[in-house]
Amino acid sequence: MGDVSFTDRELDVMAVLWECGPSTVADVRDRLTDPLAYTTVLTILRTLEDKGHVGHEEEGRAYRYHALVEQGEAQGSALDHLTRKLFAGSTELLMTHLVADRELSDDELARIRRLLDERLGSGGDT
Amino acid sequence: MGDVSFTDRELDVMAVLWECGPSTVADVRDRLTDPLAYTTVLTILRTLEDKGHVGHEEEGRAYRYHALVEQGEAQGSALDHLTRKLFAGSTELLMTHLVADRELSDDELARIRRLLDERLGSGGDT
DNA sequence: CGGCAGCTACTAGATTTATCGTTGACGACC
DNA sequence: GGTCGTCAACGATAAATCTAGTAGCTGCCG
Repeated sequence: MGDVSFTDRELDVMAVLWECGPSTVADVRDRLTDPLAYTTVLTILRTLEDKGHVGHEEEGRAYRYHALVEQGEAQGSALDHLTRKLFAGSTELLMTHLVADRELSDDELARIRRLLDERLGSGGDT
Repeated sequence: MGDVSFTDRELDVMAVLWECGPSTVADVRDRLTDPLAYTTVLTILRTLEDKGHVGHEEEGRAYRYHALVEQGEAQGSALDHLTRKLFAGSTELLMTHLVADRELSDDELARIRRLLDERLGSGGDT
C-alpha cells in the first residue's frame, strides 16, 4: 500500500500504459497529446521505473514498458491526498462539493444514486 | 476563473489561512503541523503573494496575510485537474470510485443520497 | 540610550521536474 | 562493407520547489 504519486507528466505517460497496455517508448510517444521528444518520454519512463511504478521487458531491440501499479490504486491514492489536503480528510465534504458544484446530467446523478442505494443495502433512509 | 493550483506546502499554508482567517507569519507557523522555520513560512507566503493567491496588510510592524482565493475555488480546481488527469474527465467515474472503494458510514452515504435527491428535483429515477 | 526581540527583505543551496542533445550500439538495407 | 535509422544510456540545462540563513529595520524594556 505504498504511496503512489505521480507528477503531471508522469500521469500522462501512465495514462497511456493503462489505456493501451504494455508499450514501447515510441508507442507512448505517439499516444501522448503533447509532442515530446523521444528522449523525454524515455526519461520519464526511466524515472517511473526507478520509482517502481513501471517495469519493462526487452522486445527485440526495444523495451516494452508496462505499468506496475494499477490505475485504481493511483486514483485512490490521489483522492486520498486530495481529501486530506483540501477537504479536511472528509470524503463526504468532497462528494458534497462534487454534487453541488458540478455539471452532472440527471442520468449521471441517477446512476450515482443507484450506486448509493446498492451500497446502503436497501432503503435504510429514515 | 484563473487556474489556481498549489504545491503541497502551499496548500498547508493556505489551509491555515482558510481555517483561521487572516494571519501573521508567526500565526501560520504555529498552526502548521510540520515544524518549519519562520523564514520558510514567510517565503511560502511571499511566493503565494507573487502568484496572487494571497494578499497582506501591514499591522504594526508585522504583515497580516489573507487568502485571495476561496477554498471552494481551489477545491474545484483540484478536482477538475484530478478528474481530467486520472478519471478521463468523468466526474461520474470519480464518484463511482469514491462510493465503491471508500469507507463511508451509512450516515454519510445517506446524507449524500439526500443531496442527490435534492439535486434531482424529485424522483425522476425511472 | 542601548540592546534585545521580532519582523521583513534578500540570498542561497539542495532537490525535483521537465525537456532534450549527443553518443554509441545494433540491425536493416543497398 | 558502408550508410542510415532506431534505440537506450548518459549527461546537461532550465525552471520550480523547499528550506533556511543572514542582514537590516524598528520598537520596546530596562
